[in-house]
Amino acid sequence: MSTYTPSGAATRSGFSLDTLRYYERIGLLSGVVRSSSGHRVFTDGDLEWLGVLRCLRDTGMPISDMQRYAELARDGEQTLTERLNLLREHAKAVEEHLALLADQYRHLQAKIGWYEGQLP
Amino acid sequence: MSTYTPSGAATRSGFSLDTLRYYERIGLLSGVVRSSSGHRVFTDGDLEWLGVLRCLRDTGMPISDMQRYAELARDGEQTLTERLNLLREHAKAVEEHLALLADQYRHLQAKIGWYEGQLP
DNA sequence: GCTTGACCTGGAGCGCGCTCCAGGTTGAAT
DNA sequence: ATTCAACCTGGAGCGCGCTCCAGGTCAAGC
Repeated sequence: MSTYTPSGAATRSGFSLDTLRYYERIGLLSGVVRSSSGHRVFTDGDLEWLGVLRCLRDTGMPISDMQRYAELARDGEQTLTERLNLLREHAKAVEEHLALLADQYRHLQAKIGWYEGQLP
Repeated sequence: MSTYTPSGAATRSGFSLDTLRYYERIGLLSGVVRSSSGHRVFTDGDLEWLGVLRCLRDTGMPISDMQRYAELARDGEQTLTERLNLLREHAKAVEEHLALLADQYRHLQAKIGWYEGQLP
């Protein structure tokens, strides 16, 4: 199990340093170890968790929901069902968003096709 | 060719009244006719244009790009090629976004599957 | 030993895309 | 004639998700 510097964690997670600090402040990221000098030391476990956050963020979950999920995750096994429900609801929202996006993408392509038909 | 009240246009376009006014202010929506009393009168043409804006907005185009597109559209036929380029670039961005979203959606489903495996 | 760059904290600021408000006018229905 | 909902304008305010800043500490390389 390796450890990572703040900037290393930023690079690997794809979040900026400021975002990592922000996530810790608001409780999305807890239990990050500190060195004797107070510097953060990220573990593989932290990076794995950041991967989860990235998935949720990239699929458009609001931060308030991520906070709820993080809180449940901290509370251990008895919250499994609730976490599952939360993810299922989110997945449903993502499906709807994907459907809308795909639909509007088709309109966009149609528009592009129309423009192509107008050219010399 | 019909006309529509502001609230009618809001309902049909799916934008709020405030958003319609805002779009007009920032130049996304121009040439909206006014009644003698100063009230906006929307036409089918306006609603069609709002449909285009909705497509662009829902696919995540930034307002500054929509403003550019609106400006080009106002300038008539000689901007066809430039408008086409703009839409093509945007379509590329949408494709990338869709790909990312689909990818993260798979991760989400995998996570959900994992949770389901943990339950009684 | 000194430099230099990475890191720390708390708090302010920002860009986006609306959304709301005050204060006033208009017009369809009773 | 009166009511009252819908509309108008200019401008302020907001929620989100960061991002930046000041002022200071720390540590690895020369």
